[in-house]
Amino acid sequence: MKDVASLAGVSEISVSRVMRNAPNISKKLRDRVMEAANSLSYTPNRVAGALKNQSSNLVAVVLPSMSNEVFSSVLDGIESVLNDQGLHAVLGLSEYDTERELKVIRELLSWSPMGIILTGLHHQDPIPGMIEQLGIPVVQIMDIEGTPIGSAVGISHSDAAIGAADYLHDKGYRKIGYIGAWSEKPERSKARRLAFEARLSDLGTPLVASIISEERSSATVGSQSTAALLQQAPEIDCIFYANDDLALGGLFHALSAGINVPGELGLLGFNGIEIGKATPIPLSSIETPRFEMGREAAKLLLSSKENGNRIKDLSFKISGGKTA
Amino acid sequence: MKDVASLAGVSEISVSRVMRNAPNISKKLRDRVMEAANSLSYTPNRVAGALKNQSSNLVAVVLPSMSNEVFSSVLDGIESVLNDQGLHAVLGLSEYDTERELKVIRELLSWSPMGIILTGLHHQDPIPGMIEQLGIPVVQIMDIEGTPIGSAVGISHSDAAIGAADYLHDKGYRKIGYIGAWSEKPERSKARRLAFEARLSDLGTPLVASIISEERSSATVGSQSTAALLQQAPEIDCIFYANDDLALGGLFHALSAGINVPGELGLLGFNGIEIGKATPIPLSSIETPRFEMGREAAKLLLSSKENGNRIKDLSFKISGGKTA
DNA sequence: CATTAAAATGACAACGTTACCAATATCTGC
DNA sequence: GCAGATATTGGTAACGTTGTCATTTTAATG
Repeated sequence: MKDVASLAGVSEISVSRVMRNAPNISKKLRDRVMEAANSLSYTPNRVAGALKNQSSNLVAVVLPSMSNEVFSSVLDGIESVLNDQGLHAVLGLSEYDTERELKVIRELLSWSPMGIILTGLHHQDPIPGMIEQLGIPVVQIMDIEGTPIGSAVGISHSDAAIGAADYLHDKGYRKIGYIGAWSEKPERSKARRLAFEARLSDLGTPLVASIISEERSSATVGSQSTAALLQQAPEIDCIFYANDDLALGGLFHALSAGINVPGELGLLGFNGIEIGKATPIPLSSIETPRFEMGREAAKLLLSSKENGNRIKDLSFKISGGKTA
Repeated sequence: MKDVASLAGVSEISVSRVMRNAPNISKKLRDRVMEAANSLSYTPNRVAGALKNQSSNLVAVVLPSMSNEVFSSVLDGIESVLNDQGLHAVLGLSEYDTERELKVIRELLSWSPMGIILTGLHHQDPIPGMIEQLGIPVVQIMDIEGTPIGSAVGISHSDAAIGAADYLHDKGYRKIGYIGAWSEKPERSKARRLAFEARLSDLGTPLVASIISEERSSATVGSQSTAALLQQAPEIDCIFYANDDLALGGLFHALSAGINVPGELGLLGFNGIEIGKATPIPLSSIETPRFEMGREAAKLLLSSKENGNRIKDLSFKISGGKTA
């Protein structure tokens, strides 16, 4: 900055003001400084700026995993808002591990981010305090059932489960099964299953059987689990899946095994991923607004100074697929 | 830090040394400081540290998009290495736009990252200079055909195209078509198509027809394009796709239309995504090591101090699918 | 136990910005 | 043309660390 200042024949502070276009700068001076800055290809050092300001243009984003299209969509949504504002996401992955999550949050907070986005509402004791100490806005995503630290954007997973149960019941399915995976790692999926089971019981057609694989969700696991579940309980006429990867696997199994879908076996996924719309029989699914969730999270973060903390239910919808 | 120092009855610098476990600290002092730090729940301010050190624990990662499973896998691979080292990715998305990419790179560099990972080898004039000015390592991913700024990890897309052409030719296909999308946005895919076409010509069975949709790649677009291409050139006995989303769409179209795959129509995708392994007929595809690419990129970045710049060809393999 | 080497601790000045206040130039209205 | 207001510029001191060097303490040696 010193070099730019002396080349332009002005003080450093003026260079600073020009670079972040602060008010009350004459056009003459601005032009002179810009020219000098360009000729030296000077870029302001944000680290120094952040140190002085006690805040930065970074947003800490803590997600459980990147190998799940749900979270990459969410991140995409977040970035779509941040990038336009000249903000940047610093990423931390918890891998569904609370210890690790704490460590990651601590490290990210040490960068004085201007805000933080967390996944889920489960955050325990030291975390809310740490964030409050910095006085930055927090948005928690995915779930809205619980007590958020700050704002929250997501859907009600128990509502979604009830919606699924009612939908399948309305369609006439009476012997319903459930398939999950990865030991129900995102604990939201467990809550969803429990609400689903409870609703089915209320409807008088309790869950017939279920399989929760220990492996990570994938179409392959979905296919295998479906075969296994149908062997274990042949009377099943419909399966609700923890996510679309599993459901697609189920659909592929049915197609291969010549099982009539949705007549002989109904299939309902969760999330509504794009590929499910193109399968020979389009997958029925509970569509969740993942990209939108990211966008809203980022927007809430940016506006929380004026608007304070909010809870935003983005709600789901049941897709017009043909498998259930 | 001052508070911790006075609580522990030591100097600030000693606190600093304990926090980043520098050598030559007695156990007694370390314990005392740690206790004080914990009781005040003190976290070092990395911004200040980075300013002093002129380098941080951030790694700038510039990708074209997050709505493509290729890049989320790559990012996953990058994070899997970084997180273990206490490093963090700061993300920038170019949206396949060179202007935007330049802006993003500039902003990320102003954070004094300890390294930067870029996508592709196309980076023009100001960029190499800007990076060199900081003296930090660069790794470019996806492609290795060209002149990298620093290190590069990826595959040879022309080799992959040649491999695809040879494979299909060996299988007896003679009337081959091609389907791409999104105006061949990642320019690598165009290079790949051209190499594919050239090889087919050399083999004496030039490309029969192709469709490059302007829409973003998706199974839906793949399905539509496949129908359109077959109508346009019914003699086609095989289609090579720019990616697996498109190819899966093609497969779904074939399944719906009752086209015999791979007898009547062969299908070959690109990338080898997981879901293709579970379809009723497993998708044949050129498998690319996306996760591994991210891992290697991060590793190269970390080791480039000792090992200097390298070019790493991770190579592809043709999957054991059944659609071609 | 003196002497020297090594280990442990501390003081101070940066790192590159920007907030705060002071100083100067420019513009009003009468 | 002048006081007073306003717009524009500059000076100085932080922000919270850490590298360098100085100082103190501890250990090692004969």
